[in-house]
Amino acid sequence: MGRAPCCDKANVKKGPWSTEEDAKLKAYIEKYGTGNNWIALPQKIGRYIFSLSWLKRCGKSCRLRWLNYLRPNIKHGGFSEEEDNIICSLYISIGSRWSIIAAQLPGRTDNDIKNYWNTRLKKKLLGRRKDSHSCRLNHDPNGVNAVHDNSNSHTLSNSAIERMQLHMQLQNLQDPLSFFNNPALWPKLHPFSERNMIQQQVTNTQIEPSHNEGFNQLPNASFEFQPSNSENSNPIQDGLVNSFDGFSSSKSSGIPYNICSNGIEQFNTNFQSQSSLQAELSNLVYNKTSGLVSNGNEMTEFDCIKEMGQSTKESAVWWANDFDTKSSTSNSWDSAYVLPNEGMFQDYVLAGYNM
DNA sequence: AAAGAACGCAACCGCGCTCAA
DNA sequence: CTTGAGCGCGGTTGCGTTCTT
Repeated sequence: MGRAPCCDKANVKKGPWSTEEDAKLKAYIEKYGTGNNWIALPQKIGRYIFSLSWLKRCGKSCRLRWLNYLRPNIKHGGFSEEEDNIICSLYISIGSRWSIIAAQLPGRTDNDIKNYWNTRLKKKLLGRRKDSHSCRLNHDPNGVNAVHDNSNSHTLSNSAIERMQLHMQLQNLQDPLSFFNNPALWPKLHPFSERNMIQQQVTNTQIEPSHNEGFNQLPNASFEFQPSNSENSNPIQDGLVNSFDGFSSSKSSGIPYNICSNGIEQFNTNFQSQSSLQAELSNLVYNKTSGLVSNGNEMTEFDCIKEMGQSTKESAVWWANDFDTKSSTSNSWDSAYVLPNEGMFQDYVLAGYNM
């Protein structure tokens, strides 16, 4: 049983907004606000304007138009280098949480940032890769690579690997091995983690780091929770200093675990999908690199992985594991208030990468 | 100059979450 | 507790514009 449509699809207009429609929407919202009900807004606007035909737009469409275009203080285009840095660093850290990223850039919308990233910034940072994605999928349609035709899983992998690759490039790493063997080079994921929660997770997962080969590569900070300087402490900065707190992951008895800031509950909920992710990434790393194409000096996806030794591959699998899978929604992160202090965060961002 | 390819961006779609009834 | 309406988000699409051959 499908969900009931939010509006009468047959009687709403689609496509680009006219100036007149914009004016109606803007005038109404500026005077009365949204009324906390976007769905009913078009009809209200009709009554407000005393027009026989109200705004023939879906409420969701009105919301989108207002938030992305008509809302005051919206900036379009002309992203500064500082903004580029913030977007890039946050993308590496949290992935495509555009709303969270947008919350750090006043006047920018998630849609704008998403478009900017997909069309320009990604190419600028990673170099142009002419459709390497479709190349991979088409290269071996009946063979092992055909398994990639699972949109959900390969999207996750691409996201994770893209972030790896991006981070490596930003660190100017020529040699993938140097990246995977040196924890100091790994990115700062989950900078906002809460150490107590993580500590509890560590306890619950009953990990014995000293018995775990892969784990030895992790910084000690993952398990040594020093009390922060309470007077000057700042939760974000603390999180940044011990950035691996919220990122640590390894294997215990062959079972991968993943520590994140979302708590044990989410960890448990996500365990299955995390495992499948690990399996999928393992497949990519161990078995399914034959269809990849190197592209001159540019590092094509997976190039960095396919030449790795065994232990390094494990690290790659560990690293590439998306800490927050599709099964964990954006609400787990709860957008803007996660990062209450913009200035502090920019400190991190600007210190992290210079592009 | 023309045609096709690539790009950029506004808008749509569908899904998961929240919350009130 | 269940259900459904509304919200918010990320992914995707469609189309106008620009670039390349």
